[in-house]
Amino acid sequence: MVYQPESDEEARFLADYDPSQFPAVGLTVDMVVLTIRNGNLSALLVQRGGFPYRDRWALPGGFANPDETLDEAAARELMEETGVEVLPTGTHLEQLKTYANPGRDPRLRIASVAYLAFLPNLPNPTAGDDAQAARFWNVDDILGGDAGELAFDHLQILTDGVERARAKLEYTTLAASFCDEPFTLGDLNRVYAAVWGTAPNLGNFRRKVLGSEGFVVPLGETTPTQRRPAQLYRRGEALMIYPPMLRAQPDDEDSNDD
Amino acid sequence: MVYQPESDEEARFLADYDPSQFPAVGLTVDMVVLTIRNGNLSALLVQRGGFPYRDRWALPGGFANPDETLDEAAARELMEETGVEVLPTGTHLEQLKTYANPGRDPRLRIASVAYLAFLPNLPNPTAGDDAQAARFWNVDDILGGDAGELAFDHLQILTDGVERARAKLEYTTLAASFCDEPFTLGDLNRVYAAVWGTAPNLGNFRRKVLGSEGFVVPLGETTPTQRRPAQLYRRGEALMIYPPMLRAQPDDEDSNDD
DNA sequence: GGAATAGTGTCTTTTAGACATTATCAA
DNA sequence: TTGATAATGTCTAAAAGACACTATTCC
Repeated sequence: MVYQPESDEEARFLADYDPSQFPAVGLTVDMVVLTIRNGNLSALLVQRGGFPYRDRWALPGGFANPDETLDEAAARELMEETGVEVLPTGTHLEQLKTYANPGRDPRLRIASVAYLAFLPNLPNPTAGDDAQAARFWNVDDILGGDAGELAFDHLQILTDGVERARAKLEYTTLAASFCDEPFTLGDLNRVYAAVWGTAPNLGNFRRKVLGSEGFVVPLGETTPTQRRPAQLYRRGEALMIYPPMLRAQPDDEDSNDD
Repeated sequence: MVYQPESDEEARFLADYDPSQFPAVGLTVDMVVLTIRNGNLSALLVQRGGFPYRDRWALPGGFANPDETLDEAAARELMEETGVEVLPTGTHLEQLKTYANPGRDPRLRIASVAYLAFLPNLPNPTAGDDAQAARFWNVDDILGGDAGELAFDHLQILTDGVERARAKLEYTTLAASFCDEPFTLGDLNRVYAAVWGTAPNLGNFRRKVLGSEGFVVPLGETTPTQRRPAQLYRRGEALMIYPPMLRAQPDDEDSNDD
């Protein structure tokens, strides 16, 4: 999309335009990379190697290059941090929200565009350029303070990302993005259990998933065998679940019956 | 949130930090302001008075001030363009998505954070500083080309905003944000009709709305009278509708029966 | 009375929730 | 045989869809 000036006057205006009249703003991309490890919802954190917030754990991310889109920057960061290519696998990558409060970075004003990625289980990554260390953390452990205070407003971003993930499992087929293919319905059920914190009833869950056209596709094979062999599936074409998979509502705040 | 350096070394690092090492990026806020006019979903557009895209219709918006949050910038823009205060009324304002493709603005790289606002019907606003004119357009007319080609990627932003609005009417009580208080259930039904393009059955709609605790609160009064007087309501405290209000699904793409 | 909108009632179908039951493997 | 997970079936309750019917106003 190259802009064409519509007049000589406009061409002159654009040629003379001085971008430095604006206060400097930095444009970064931060990644909330979620996966399931050992039945727990987990997020990737890196330990910062430089100022500010040196040694703190933070979401992976970095500055967007001048010539790349935000989606490209996010895919590049994901590749750099995890070695995961976005396109071929079942990786889901979506823009989450932008965080730009004044003072959130002491260096200069930063607009951080947060992205949310859903990955199947991965080995812990090796530390990247800027980071001392990188590893997946149990999300509940992060919220419980085991990773210390996260850098910047990354705790808020992580919280928003987790909430988005919880909501999206209701009306989209994204839970399958957390599964390595092929997977069983038990695997898929455990994704819901990990993300929602409560396991859907397996019988009703099977009925719902198999009744949602295009959610999963049976492969006709079964697990190599461990307990009773399970049917194997791959992700289907459908993106949405309709009607949605309902999540039990939190009980009413005031139950006046004690 | 003022950052406290943890060492003299870090304090020196921050003091010496040169923001100009980064390519200039502009941070703007663009508003998708939706309302219902004459039963049609409508959006506010302004006609640009300066380069680039002079004379084209565009979403209202502008640069974020260095000392304000994005939410504040969005509220300020809304106030400047429509005179609407965000807090007191039922105005709903939420971040939509950020658009920052290289080249989307010929002056410099712009990260535009789009916001979505739902308003009750308003008089057409008076033109603001930068804009030659400002008015509400029927969204379908904009998509049909009546407003010409919108400036920048604003057609994409508008489309994304409308889709977000459609989705949110399903599981939130935001439809009531389009209504002046007090309103009737017929008014509320017409909001759904305008946004979804198809009117929910009024009988079932009443059952659903009145059965969703906290969606609307009856006032015990009725319309001054036109046809049969209607019960008046105000917005309730509830934010979500559970289970959601279901929207008829688009029919299957291939019906092999011709 | 007729047009128009408000409001109620009812029957059917779909879906969810709860849970019992059977199946198939390994140890 | 037992433990574990997979898979199916069944009954009930809740909700949606469709639509008929009555009510109240203005003309």
